Amino acid sequence: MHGNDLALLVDRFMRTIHFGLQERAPGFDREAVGPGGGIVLMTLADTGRISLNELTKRVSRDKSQMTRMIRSLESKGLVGREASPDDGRVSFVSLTPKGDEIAGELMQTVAEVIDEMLDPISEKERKLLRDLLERIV
Amino acid sequence: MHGNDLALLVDRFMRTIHFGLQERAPGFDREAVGPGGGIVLMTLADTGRISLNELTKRVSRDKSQMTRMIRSLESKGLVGREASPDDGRVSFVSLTPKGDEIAGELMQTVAEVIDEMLDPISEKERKLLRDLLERIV
DNA sequence: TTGTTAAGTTGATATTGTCCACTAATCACA
DNA sequence: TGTGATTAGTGGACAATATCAACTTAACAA
Repeated sequence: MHGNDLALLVDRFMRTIHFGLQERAPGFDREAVGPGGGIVLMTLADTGRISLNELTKRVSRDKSQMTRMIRSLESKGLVGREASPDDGRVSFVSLTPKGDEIAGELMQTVAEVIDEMLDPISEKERKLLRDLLERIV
Repeated sequence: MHGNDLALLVDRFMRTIHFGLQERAPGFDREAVGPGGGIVLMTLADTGRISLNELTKRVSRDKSQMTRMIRSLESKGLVGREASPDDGRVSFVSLTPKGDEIAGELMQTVAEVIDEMLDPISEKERKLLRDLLERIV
């Protein structure tokens, strides 16, 4: 009976972040990586060097799209790739120093936006929210 | 310092729902309204008759896109519109009986998917999660 | 009135998502 | 060993969404 409203809430949550970020442009997103690129960079900052395949699963996107996204980020000098010595099929992706810098900027701005959004709930509740989401996904 | 990981979690949450729904196709989404259309229908089921403008804000989408979305749903006989008697600019949107039926189906499927996702957390925690999100957005 | 703002529409363009076919590398196993 | 089945990654074609600016009509404020 319930649950669908949760979907609507989460959708709005995501879009509110997005709008909050839009408002901060320009200055933000110097390298024009866009939302998709931003998520990839932030994920890489989180995981460190990781195979393209794992990255794809992690962000729940289509692998063909991930190929293109990584190529785009690579052309901007934000990520680097290297073949796995163990498995000739896999290639590892990681942030370059420049990519790390950009990821840091993005994360800070996102954190600011989210902090504003989280204003109506307390510190303990924020921790709780993060904890709940972590256990779910 | 924190907050950005929350963005990543929410993004994954949303995409996990999306994937879960994809798996249920076909059978699900008989009228091919897609994710965007689904959210609009479910929102309308929630709010009842509402102005296009308010609907746009509610789902945090661009108004031009909402125009097109509503037209598409209208052509499928899922929503109806009527001009406001008070204000010549606004037009109200509401679900048709058929739209209501489809919205019901969507909501049930979404609820099933989310129920599975919420498996790792307890009933009380689910309530809590919903409550937290409601206060935020 | 006249200037301003708000609701909705349209068009053009960019970005993302989806699906399918394909290559090359590993793997399972007879 | 070699043969068929899986897996990582790439590329192409196309659909769905997003973005942004210009425009129309109606309301509003002075």
